[in-house]
This record gives sequence, C-alpha cells and structure tokens, in this order.
Amino acid sequence: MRENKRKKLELRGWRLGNAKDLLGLSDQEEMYIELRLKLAEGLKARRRATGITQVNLAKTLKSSQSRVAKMEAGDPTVSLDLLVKSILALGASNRELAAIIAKN
Amino acid sequence: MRENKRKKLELRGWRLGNAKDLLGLSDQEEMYIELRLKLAEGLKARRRATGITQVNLAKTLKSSQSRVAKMEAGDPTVSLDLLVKSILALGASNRELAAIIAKN
DNA sequence: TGCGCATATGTCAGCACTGACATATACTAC
DNA sequence: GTAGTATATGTCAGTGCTGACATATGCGCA
Repeated sequence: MRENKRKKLELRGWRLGNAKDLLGLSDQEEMYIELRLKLAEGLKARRRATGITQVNLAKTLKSSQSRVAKMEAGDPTVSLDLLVKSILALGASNRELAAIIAKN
Repeated sequence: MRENKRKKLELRGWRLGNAKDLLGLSDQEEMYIELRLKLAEGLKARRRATGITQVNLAKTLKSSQSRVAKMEAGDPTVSLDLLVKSILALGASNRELAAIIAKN
C-alpha cells in the first residue's frame, strides 16, 4: 500500500481493528475499507454532478447535512447501508453502483 | 413486480417502510431490497461452492451460525455491512462483488 | 426408529449507527 | 471588513444491529 493512501486512511479516523498498523491489515480488511472510500467518493461525485447541496440530499434522505458530510468524508461511523441508500437516492442504477465498486 | 417476488419478500419479514404495500414501494426502495437479496443469495452460493458450513463461516467471521443463517435468508435485521464483509471473507474480489450486485 | 450434522428461527443485552444540533471553516460577493 | 452559502467536525440520546444462546426443523444413515 502506498504511503499517501496510508495517511489518507489514518486522517479519516480509521482505528484499523486488530492490526497494529496498516501494514498488518488483511486483504479483506483493506478491500472493505477501500470499498467504503470508493462509495464515499462515488457519492460525492454523483451529488456534485447533479448540482444539489448536502442539505438538499439530506432532506431527500431524511437525514442531516452533517451525516451527508461524514458519508462523503468516509467517516467510520457511517454504515455501508447508508452510503448505498444515498447513492441509490441520487438515481444510480444497480449497474452504476456496481461500476463504483469495481473501480480501481 | 411479479407476484411470486412479492410473496418472497413478505415471507422474509420485510415491513416495507412507509408504503402501504409492496406496490407502493419507490424504485429505490425496491432496488435496495433486491440488492440485499442478491447479496444474500450470492453469499449462500459462494459459501456452498467453497464447501464450508455456516458454523465454519461464522467462526472466520467471529459471528454465529444463527447470524449467518439470517444473512443467507435475507433477514431484515442483517446489515449490508455484514453481508459484504462476509462475501469478502469468502474470498470474493471487488469485481466479483460488483458482479453480484449488477446481476439481474 | 433414533442419532448426528446442517440449517432455520426466536430472543435479548450490549454496542454501533442514527438524526439532530451546535459550531467551525471556507469561499463568494458586496 | 461582514453577510450569505456550502461543507466539515464534535457531541449525544435513542434506535437498530450484533453475537450468543436456546430450540426447532430437515435430512441422511444405521
């Protein structure tokens, strides 16, 4: 894993479970975290593309602006459920969702 | 939506949120529920293909047999997080995960 | 029949996620 | 400057998901 990615994750508040440091992450732990970040970035990109604000997205989700911000920041307290629901709420198809996940 | 699918969902205990019945589900609610079922079925298929039991999968997940059974049954009390983590634990790549999601 | 193994279903205390709120930061335009 | 808008960050009480356990169902085999 590249150093800048390591910092990126550390800065976002990941505690890294049972591994002492990022280098000790198992493949599937790394894949899970990267999946979350992909969804977070996909959400941010899609919201911006539609031109709506976090406040408006929060309204359609019946959530709050602060939670939307945390979603897009990849905050560890945000569930995959909420991320996926949000992306779907922005009109993504299951294929588009899959494309976000399959991305490198 | 076809009638047999309606029954399938009802039998699995979905309460269907704010809509009075399944016919009133919004597109994204339907997509979300179908996504969960796809992951549930994908998990079951993958576990069986590897030849391990629910008990063994539960062990590697540090979960329990009953929760694995609920995952595969599409139980509403199981989160997307847990479903995805389980599929990854069975060795799926992000592409394979995406393929499960994109399936019709 | 009864035993062994795999899976399904029900329940619950404890913890993780939730929306909401306050507040901070950043960027425009005046 | 400072007023307005968008986003980020911190906190918290309430709710929902969690693993664990008990128990039931199904299925092959002796």
